[in-house]
Amino acid sequence: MMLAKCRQKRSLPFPLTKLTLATLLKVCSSQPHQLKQIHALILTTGLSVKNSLVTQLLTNQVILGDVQYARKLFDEMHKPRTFLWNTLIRGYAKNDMPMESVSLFRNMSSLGVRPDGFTFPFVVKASTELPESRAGLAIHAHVVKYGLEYNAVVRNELMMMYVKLGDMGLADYLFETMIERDLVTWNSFIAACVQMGYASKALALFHQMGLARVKPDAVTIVSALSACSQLGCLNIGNKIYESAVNDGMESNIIVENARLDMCMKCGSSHMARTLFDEMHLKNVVSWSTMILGYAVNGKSEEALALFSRMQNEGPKPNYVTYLGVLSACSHAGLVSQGRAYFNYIVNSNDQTIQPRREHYSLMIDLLGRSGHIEEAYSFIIGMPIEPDAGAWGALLGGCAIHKNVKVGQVAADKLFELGADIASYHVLLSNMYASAGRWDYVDKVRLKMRKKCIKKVAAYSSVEFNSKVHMFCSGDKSHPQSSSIYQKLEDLYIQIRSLGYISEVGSVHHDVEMEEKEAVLRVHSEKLAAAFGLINVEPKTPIRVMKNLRTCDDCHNFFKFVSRICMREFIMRDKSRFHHFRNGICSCKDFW
DNA sequence: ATACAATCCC
Repeated sequence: MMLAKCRQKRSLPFPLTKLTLATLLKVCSSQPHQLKQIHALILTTGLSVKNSLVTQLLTNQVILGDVQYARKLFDEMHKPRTFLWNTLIRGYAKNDMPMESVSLFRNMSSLGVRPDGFTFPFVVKASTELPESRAGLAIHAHVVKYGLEYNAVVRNELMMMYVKLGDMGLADYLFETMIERDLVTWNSFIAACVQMGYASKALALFHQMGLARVKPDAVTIVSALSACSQLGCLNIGNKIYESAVNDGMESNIIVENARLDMCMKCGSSHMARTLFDEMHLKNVVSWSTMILGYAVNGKSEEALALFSRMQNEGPKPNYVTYLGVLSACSHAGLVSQGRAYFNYIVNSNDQTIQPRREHYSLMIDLLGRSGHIEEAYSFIIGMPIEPDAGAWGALLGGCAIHKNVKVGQVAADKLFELGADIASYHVLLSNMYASAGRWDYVDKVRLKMRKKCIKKVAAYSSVEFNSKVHMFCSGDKSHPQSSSIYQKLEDLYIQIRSLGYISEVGSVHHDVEMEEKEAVLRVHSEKLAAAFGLINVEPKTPIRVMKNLRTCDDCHNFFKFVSRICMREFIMRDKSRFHHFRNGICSCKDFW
């Protein structure tokens, strides 16, 4: 409409003024194709367009996401000022082009244009997304050079950068030496720690924040709950939530979703469901959280039932929802259902649910785990996207369970070709050979790991008690209650042996003597954690054990027996799923 | 004259 008027005006003897054009630009800022027409119009007027006008145009394009067009305008400009550099740097950063963002900053710097406090937040953030993540260190030097190290926002962004680089020392230093710490600073630090998996650090900061009398808001609570999800500490999480509500925090759907997730990741799907049913407002994240949560808790029927309810009365499922659906099928061995769901999303015209790498990996996991190794192999070969380490790793996992050395070796070769020298793959491979009795190959893998300095991730388990998370590693003797823990373990062994428990020495993948194997198994971290739980956790309440790696057959069996003789429910979370032990039976039905 | 940092499911 406006544009039509303008064209009309041009045919009359009234000249288009800069003011007209500027107004026009503001009005049309949400219509990209019209903006381009206006730009063409400007060119036909022959008006010497001032930077301010182009600035407006460029800013609009950046907001609309057409960075290429903005770049074109930018390149045509004569000596753009800092603001414009910033705008384009921001444009690249916001459009997931960190490389371009950083290199534009380098251009700017080499041309002698002085960056300001608005330049660095974008550049620093973009630098953390580069493959060469330490590029940010040089940018930090520039920050110092331009005297902006005490600029609150810039410093905040640098602090987060160091958390992402794993340099907590420097992150702490930047935090401690800030002139003032506001709520956003605390929230940024806590959130960055949670994102990088430093959950204990995040909770420590949350506590420290309370001591500093900074009142948390909903954002803080979401991060804190997220930390509790990681640690598996349900009681701490509930306390945090309740005290925030008592302190007048306005709850919102993100907080509620974080709470659902926390319940699920602590093994309390029932509590999650109660909260879910009470929520007035639910979005796709709420539903996906529930479906995925049910899946990892081994409640596939509930997951699929909720999914079908979602299709009838909930929001439109997205690709994450389907990860939950496939995961539910995978954990329950529902092969044909999994295939059907997968075919549905592949054949769907809906771009938003098209399968991604993770969906393919889940399908390979489903097929491999259920023993359809050949099908899993053809599936991976027929993938339209290049299979990544996740896909080959899933195949190797299936082969390790079903002792398929032939396909497993192919998967392992691919993994190493991809440069995926992750310890867990080597361990999987070595375990595969061990279970097939090929000790010669086990030794080869071991040797390779030693040569390449690949260290196994140390196993640990934790139990929450008395508002603390108690950690145990294998053979741990550092806990103050250590002697009673080992005594308890001794008692348990005597009791469960009388019921027929026998150490599954096959779980020890070293070629050593029997007694030695038993000794190794006896002090696995989850057993220590279980004994600790039995000593301390209030009687009749379930004992939650969280483990960072997968549990072994022997520990799985141990928990079954102990749940029976102690009349206690044990909830164990391992790296990929939950095991709910009750009266000698595990919810996973030994399928995992 | 114009602008910058923090939150949920993967």
